[in-house]
Amino acid sequence: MSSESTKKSRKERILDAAEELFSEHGFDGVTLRNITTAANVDVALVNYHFGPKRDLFDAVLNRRAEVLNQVRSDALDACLLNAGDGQLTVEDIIHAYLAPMGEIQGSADEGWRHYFALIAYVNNSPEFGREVMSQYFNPLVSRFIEALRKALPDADDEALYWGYHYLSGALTLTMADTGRLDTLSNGLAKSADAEKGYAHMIPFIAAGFRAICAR
Amino acid sequence: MSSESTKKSRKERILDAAEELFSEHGFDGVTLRNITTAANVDVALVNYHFGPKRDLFDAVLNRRAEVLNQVRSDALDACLLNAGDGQLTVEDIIHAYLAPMGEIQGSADEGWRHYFALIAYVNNSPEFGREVMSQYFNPLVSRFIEALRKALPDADDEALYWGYHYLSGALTLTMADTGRLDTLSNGLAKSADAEKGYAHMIPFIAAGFRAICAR
DNA sequence: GTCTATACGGCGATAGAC
DNA sequence: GTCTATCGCCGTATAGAC
Repeated sequence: MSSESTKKSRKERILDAAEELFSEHGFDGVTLRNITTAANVDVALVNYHFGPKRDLFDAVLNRRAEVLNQVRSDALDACLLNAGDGQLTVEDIIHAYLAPMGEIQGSADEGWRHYFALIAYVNNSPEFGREVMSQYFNPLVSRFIEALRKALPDADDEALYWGYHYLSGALTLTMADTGRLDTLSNGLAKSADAEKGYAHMIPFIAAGFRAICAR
Repeated sequence: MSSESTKKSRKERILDAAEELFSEHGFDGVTLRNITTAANVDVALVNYHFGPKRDLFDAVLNRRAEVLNQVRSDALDACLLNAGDGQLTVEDIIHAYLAPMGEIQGSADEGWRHYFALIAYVNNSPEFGREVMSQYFNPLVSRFIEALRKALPDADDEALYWGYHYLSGALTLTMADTGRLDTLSNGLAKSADAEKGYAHMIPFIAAGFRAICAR
């Protein structure tokens, strides 16, 4: 009946507000008072539930990382199962890697969109880019690279990692949804158009991998 | 004889320190006291030379943007002149776009490396990504997209802009040099290896453009 | 256990005196 | 150009109410 905000626990409201604000202004651009005001709770409640500010940041990152990894791992499993003993194509693997992201970003869920923008910030940050991204996502990424290695048997391993690096950059800028593309293209391409953003990304990235991983 | 720091004006020392610190911690992660302490000048000198903090940030961005745009614009001119009436290839254009970046990032210049990391931060930031990137770089980018349009006459214009978007993401993550690639690949690929990072990026991105811009 | 009110020491950007 | 003062907000700790 009433809006969901009244149903959510205060702890969840803190996580939601922190997710949104961190994604917009970065770790240092947000104060605990900004967060607790938005969540409509007392300042001291953050410390009670999460400890210091950095631990709240980690809790925000962790909350959806587990869900995301499960969904994408399942997509890879299905892709591998579907190929069976037959041909496993680069396109199929990249599709399994990106399509779940596109579906989530194209959905109406504000929380996920904030989370994606936060990951974009983290991935490009010298402070968090190495440690945080590795901690939450390297196991999944390694599985995908292993699949690519099978689909591209002639690939040089180092080129494969660089290919993933370009994919990671293209993906996280898409997740950031800054609106710059709209300005650049005079409104022709819209960075909020997740469907097109991911639909083009799949063949673009697959072709890139082929180009640098062929014999 | 003595180190260059003594020769530089206080104003330049402030810009150098701000460039380094902003690139490492973002706009909000740095205080004017951090900057002036690093530059060995009084706190109030920032306000005297640049006005408020945000104006210092813009001055840092602007200082090298003009140099960068000139170098890359020249590279595009040379590329177009070289093609003449003959075939203008996607690879040549992407090479002209990326090679100057690779040379600078591979050089020993610390200042430029800090600047590049700062651009990576800005490009993925919801606060600055649209406005700042557009302000400094859209004219140059539009020239490159125009060249790509000639090399890919069957291209859908919207796909062309999305292709640039992926290029932009891949490039700025490379510029960020976060070290995550080292961790992911167990040291096999090194994100500080600008030569390899750009050498692979050129064929990767060119193939991507072809894939989504063919008839 | 959950949560609130309040307090503390420290440091922030900036303006105005010099 | 430099120094200092101002005022407000910062993260966090704690004591105690429900």
